[in-house]
Amino acid sequence: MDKIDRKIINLLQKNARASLKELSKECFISSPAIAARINKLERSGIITGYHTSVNMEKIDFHVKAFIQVQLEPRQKQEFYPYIQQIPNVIECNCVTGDYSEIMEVVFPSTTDLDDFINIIQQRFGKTSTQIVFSTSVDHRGVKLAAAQEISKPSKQNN
Amino acid sequence: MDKIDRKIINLLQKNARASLKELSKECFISSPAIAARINKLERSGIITGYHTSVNMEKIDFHVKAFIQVQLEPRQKQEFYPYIQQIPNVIECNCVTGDYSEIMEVVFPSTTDLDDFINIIQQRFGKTSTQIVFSTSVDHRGVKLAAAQEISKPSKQNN
DNA sequence: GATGAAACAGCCGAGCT
DNA sequence: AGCTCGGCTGTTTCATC
Repeated sequence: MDKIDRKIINLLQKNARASLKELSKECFISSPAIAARINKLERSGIITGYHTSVNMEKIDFHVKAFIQVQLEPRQKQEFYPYIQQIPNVIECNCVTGDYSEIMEVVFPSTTDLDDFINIIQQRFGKTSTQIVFSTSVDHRGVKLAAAQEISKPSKQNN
Repeated sequence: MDKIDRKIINLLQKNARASLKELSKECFISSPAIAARINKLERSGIITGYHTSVNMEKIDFHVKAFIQVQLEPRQKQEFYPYIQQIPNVIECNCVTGDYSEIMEVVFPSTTDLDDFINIIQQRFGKTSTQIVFSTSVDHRGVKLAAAQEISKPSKQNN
């Protein structure tokens, strides 16, 4: 993982459809060299995939929310397979604190969200829901190589 | 937005580097037709970008957490520009509930996370932090076209 | 939306540093 | 070992229907 690898990751995070040629121009090495490096990054599991982001509003998912769930430890084996196959759950994390799971979900309407919450409550346990008004930052997969490049991050203050 | 557009989005969400030819084979239309559709989807703002996802562990970001912040309404104009330029903040949402902001952050270590929380507390207000143990679902940008395809989602039960 | 031709990018092997 | 260069192959783009 040298400077060029980080540069490649950075560029691919900004535009995953960038051609090898564009990348080679930015990195000042030939395209076969870029291809070899990308291959290595994929094989070593550093690059895990290339995704397209979509404007949820425009495809009629108007409601985003965080749902936290109180789960008995033994319920996990039922909860995870269930939750993984609901496409509306875009992220689910096991966390510290009163609620053991925190999920990020997207639904066409608050009614759909409410239906889902009811199912979760009936099947698994207490929930706490926060509806999203607006998203000010969404850097998923973006900029993290940058974070590493600017020395080690953390306390840079504006 | 017809069935083919959704299919294209689905395929690009799974692999944003798929070639026009691959897409054309899957969708049973010619590659110029695919190119035109992708262009339209980009121009209409449905497709907002192509990103590469990276294994955070492997680039030494070992700690993921959710930080909630209590913010006075007037502090937002200071908070947003500040938060947007911290690369460790991968998502920040304004939400309903006791805490007005919920952020998802990644740091190399708990020490770095702690430093960051201290800055936030000093500059903005009360926080509540949940550290992530494990992530069972991470469908960011993935599968949502699917969610729409399977009729309207919500109460499909396993 | 399809087709075919031209431009372009990616791939593989040879030789270089 | 990793890089560059050249030629070949496959892909994208554009004009036309």
